[in-house]
Amino acid sequence: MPEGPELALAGRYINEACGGLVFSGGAERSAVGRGPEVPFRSEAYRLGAAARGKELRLRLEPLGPGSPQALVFRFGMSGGFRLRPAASPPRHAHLRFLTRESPPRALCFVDARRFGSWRLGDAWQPGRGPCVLSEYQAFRENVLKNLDDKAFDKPICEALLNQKYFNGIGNYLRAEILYRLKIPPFEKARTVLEALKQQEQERRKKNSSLPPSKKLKLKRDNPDLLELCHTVPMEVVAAEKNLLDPDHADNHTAFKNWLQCYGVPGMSSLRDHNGRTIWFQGEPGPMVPGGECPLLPTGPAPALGGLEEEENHSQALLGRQLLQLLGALRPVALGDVACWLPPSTHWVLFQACSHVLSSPEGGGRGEGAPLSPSYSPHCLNGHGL
DNA sequence: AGTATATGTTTCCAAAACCTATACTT
Repeated sequence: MPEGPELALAGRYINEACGGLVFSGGAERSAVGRGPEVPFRSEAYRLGAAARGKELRLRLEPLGPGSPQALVFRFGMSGGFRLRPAASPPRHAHLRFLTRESPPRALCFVDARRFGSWRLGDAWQPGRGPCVLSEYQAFRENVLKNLDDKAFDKPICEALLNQKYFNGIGNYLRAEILYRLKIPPFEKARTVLEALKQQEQERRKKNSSLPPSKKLKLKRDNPDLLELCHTVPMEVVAAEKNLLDPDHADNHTAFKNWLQCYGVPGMSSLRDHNGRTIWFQGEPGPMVPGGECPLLPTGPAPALGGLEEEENHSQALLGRQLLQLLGALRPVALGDVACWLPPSTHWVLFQACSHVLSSPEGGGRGEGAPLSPSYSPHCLNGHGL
């Protein structure tokens, strides 16, 4: 489960479930755990946790003599913490801290795949950037000050997994974040972020006369990509905080229901240059690996009439059919429609869409609906659509 | 039974390697 939100929730879980407990003894390590033995023993100590991006720091604080010990965990693909009866620990518990209760319980680091690990000491891994959840301002500045880094030569969907800049973002979050703005995942990262920087300056100029409350509302209603890197994971934390125990049966359901794009029927998916699956809707963007076509949406195809076969649609006819489409479907991006049609029709499609959007028949959906206002100009101009 | 997939990172500069569990196909 582990991306930034799961680490943040694990930290909260430890502090809430273990904050009032006294632990005793040493840390029991399994034979195959991916981390060092922990040189710590204490008759009575407390545990406290803090998360930063995809790392979690655990502090062992002796109540009597002895010096504290810190550990920094990464969860890999399957890591997490659970407080269980010491007599019946979960499978794949690789590090255990026993309480002084009778019968004792154990806080267990559980990790079936063992891609997770821990290190001794309280230092965060060098080279990981500020946390998207807990250090938003520093995170934002770190990205915008370093746009000349070659990390931003890559497609935005791949840059978003770079923990030097996006500490806490993982595969499901990148899909959900890009989906909110309908940014093509294989648009170049620098292009997207330079546009954002410019937009930020223009907005600041334009809004400087507004009262602070209006400014705040504008910001809330039109979040940019970097803001979404904070607010989208915050949504996950909020959605799951009443289900803090990672074993809770409803947890998975709540999370699945929250997802709008990742693994959702009807969305497209592709492998990125690292072989990871990126889920998205609409255009893949120019840096798509091998220039492959996106997989067709997995849901039922919308009825297109004769739209896809004929070459000589008049603009008016296409416009009418698009109106029907836009009315029949849930908020639709231009790219969604385009991916059902041969590329030879894309230019006409764009013309027709412009016509539909600028007409009153646009049905009130012209505002923000097929294309997100923060991205549309580039999306349309940059891809010959 | 075998295959493909998975919320991550490292080692090296792309693709394999590290692992287990689960769902789905012969």
